[in-house]
Amino acid sequence: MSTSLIRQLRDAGYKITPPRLAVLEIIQREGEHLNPNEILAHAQAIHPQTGRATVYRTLELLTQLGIVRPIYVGDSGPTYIRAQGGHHHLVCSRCGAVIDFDQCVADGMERELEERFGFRITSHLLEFYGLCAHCQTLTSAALSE
Amino acid sequence: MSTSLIRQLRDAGYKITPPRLAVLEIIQREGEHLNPNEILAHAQAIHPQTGRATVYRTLELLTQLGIVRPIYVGDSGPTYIRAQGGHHHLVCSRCGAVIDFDQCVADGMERELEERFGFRITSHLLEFYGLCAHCQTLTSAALSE
DNA sequence: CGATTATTGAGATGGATTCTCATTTGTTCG
DNA sequence: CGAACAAATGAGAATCCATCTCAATAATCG
Repeated sequence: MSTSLIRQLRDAGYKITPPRLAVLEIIQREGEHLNPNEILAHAQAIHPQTGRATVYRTLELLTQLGIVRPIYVGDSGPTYIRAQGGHHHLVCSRCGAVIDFDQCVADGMERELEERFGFRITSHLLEFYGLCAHCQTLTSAALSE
Repeated sequence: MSTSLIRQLRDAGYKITPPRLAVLEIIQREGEHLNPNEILAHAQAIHPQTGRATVYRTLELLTQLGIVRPIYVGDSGPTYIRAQGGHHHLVCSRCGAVIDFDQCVADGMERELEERFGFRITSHLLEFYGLCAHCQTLTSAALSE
C-alpha cells in the first residue's frame, strides 16, 4: 500500500497508527463513495478495535491534507472520495437520479485559476442540475391534469 | 414578489400557504447560502407560527420543483441557493476558505449533455479543491520543521 | 358556504456527528 | 533498548440536525 501517503502523514507531523492505516488502506482500495459508517465497518475488518470517533477524526484529517474529500450527492449524507482528478455528475433535482459523465472542460481552467488566486488545485467537481428525461414527462403530465 | 413562482406552485397542484410564501420570499430576497435554521428564523419574521418541519418540507418541495437547491461547501451543513445559473467556487481543503469566481466554461457543455442524456439542465456547480495560498505556506512550514 | 383534502405545528423520535476523558500507543532521545 | 512525552484512541455521553406522528387548521373547489 502507498508509502507516499504514509510519508505525507508523517511529514506533516502526524503519527502512523493502526486506525489511520486502516482508513488509508480502505480509501486506496475501495476508493469511491463510502460513507463514514461503511468506512468504519471496513476499518474494523482490518483493526477491530477501531472506534467511530477515530474514523471521523481521521476523515477530517485526511480531508485537511487534501487526500480525501466529502461529496454530497442526492439526498444521502456525505461520502468520501479520493481528492484527485475530477468528478462529473448530472443530477435530477426531482428524483435524485445521478448520471456520471466523463468529458470535462474544467481541466483547462485549472492553470489559470491557480495563477489568479494562488491556489494549488488538486481536484474538481462539476455538477449539472435539472430534470431527467423521465421526470420531464411526469411534470408535463401533472401540468395537463 | 414573483407571481411566476406562485403560479408554478399552483400549477403543480400545491396550495399557496403562508409558510410557503414566506420561504419563497426569503429565497427571492436573501437568496444565497442560508441554512435551514436561518431560513426558519427569517420565515418566522414573516409568519411567526412557522414550524421547523414545514421549512424542511417546503425546501424539499422547492428542490423537487427545481426552484432551489442545497449546496454543501466547506464543513458546514447544507445551505440553499436559487437553482438557476451557475455557481463557481474555489475551496481550500485545509482551512475551508471559499472564493467565488465568475468565468466558467460549463455553459458550453450544457447543450451537448442535454442532448446526450435527455436532461433539461437548469443550473450547475463547478468547484475546484486544493490549498489556498496561505495554507500552502503552512504546509511547507510544517514540512521544514 | 360547506366539504374535502393537503398542510401545518408541536413535540417525540431517530440517527449521525462531536465531545469528554481516562487510557493507550507512537515517537523521540538519552 | 527503554523511559518520557505528547498525540491519539475508544467507549459512551451529549449534542445537533432532520424526520416522523398526529390531531388541528386552512386552502381550494364546487
